[in-house]
Amino acid sequence: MDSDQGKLFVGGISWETTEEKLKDYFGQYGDVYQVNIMRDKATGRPRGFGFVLFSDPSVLDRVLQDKHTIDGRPVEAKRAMSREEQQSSGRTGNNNGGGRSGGGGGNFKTKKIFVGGLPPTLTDEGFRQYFENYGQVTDVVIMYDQNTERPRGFGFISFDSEDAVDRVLQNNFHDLNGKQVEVKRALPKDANPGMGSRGNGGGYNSSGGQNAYGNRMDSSSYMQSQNAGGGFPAGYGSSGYGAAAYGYGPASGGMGYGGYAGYGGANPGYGGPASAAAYGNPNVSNAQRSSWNAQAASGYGAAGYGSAGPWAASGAGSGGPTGQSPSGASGYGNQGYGYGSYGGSDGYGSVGNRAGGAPASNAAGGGGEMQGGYGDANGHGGYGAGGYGAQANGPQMGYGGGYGGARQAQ
DNA sequence: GTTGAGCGTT
Repeated sequence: MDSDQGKLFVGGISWETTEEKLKDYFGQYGDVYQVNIMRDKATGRPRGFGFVLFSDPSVLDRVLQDKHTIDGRPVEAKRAMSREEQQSSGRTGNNNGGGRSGGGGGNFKTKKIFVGGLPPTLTDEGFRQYFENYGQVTDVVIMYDQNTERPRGFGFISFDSEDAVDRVLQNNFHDLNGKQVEVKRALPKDANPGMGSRGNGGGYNSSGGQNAYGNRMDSSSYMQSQNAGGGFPAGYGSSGYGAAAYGYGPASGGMGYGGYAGYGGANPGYGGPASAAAYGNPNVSNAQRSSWNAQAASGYGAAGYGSAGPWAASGAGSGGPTGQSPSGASGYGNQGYGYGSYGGSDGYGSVGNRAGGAPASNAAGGGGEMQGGYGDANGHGGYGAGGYGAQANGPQMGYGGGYGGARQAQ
């Protein structure tokens, strides 16, 4: 989003180059708001790159046109990209100049804001008072180290309305009595449905779950900005275990594509933690999710999965974007699901994945591969996944249901 | 030596 707008990445800098030096140097182009030179946490040695944030984002354009030599080293100055952007190859190379239109307010509307860089002296009062200028503050939290009780330098502020949050986030930095703090949407700490507790009942591959989880974490920050960028947040699915794969749709111009996912692994039909609900939205808590209602957005495909055990339906839940619940179901088995389109144009959701090993007992056929959905481009249609798993003799067959629904073509 | 870092409570 705009968060990195006006932020310059400077690579290949000398180890001798200090922040002051960088600031001085780039200060010729415009007012430098902040400079960071990244260092190895352990050794403290500079890693050879840093970031320069300009007060006026447009300055960046001029900076990018020149080549730069600092402390005798030719350095490379580029527009900074957030981690998310980096990994998703989907970065649309053409958003020059910050002209990124899509960003906007992002689709996530969390009413909680993470505030970093708090001065140690800041009190809850001061914190609250400042933010009250933006709207009704419902909660204020400044974090302290549990042992030392020293301020950890960050906190959270919750608002009553999303609008207030949006207003606050219009600027990445805020000035609290002369100190600068940085604001970001708070990451939902509990954003992780799946895994949890019962996740392992079935045990068998819990560890896999962990990994998956781990990945997701990375991407959680991912999401944070992703929101920003593209419009459509990544969906992910949580799965209770197993593989969690997920796709998401980047948004650039109009095509989403669905990711897809996972694999299922041979899941013996048992065991599964039913817990995992599939859902598209990353923000998990109900509260947060509710905010989506207004937003239409995404279609998403729900889970395909393999066989339906008794569990199948259970997870469920998950409210859909517009309140209707999209099949929620999560089966499990494998989970993979794709995600879909949105926005109207073509996305297609997909779901890859193969159904996993057929559970012995019920599903005979065992998984076929699922194929995914696709979407059609008529405005309405995203179609989600349709996987279906096995057909079976069993009474219940898996059929997954995704569905897609991209509502809101526009 | 070229893309960071912080995320909690009721």
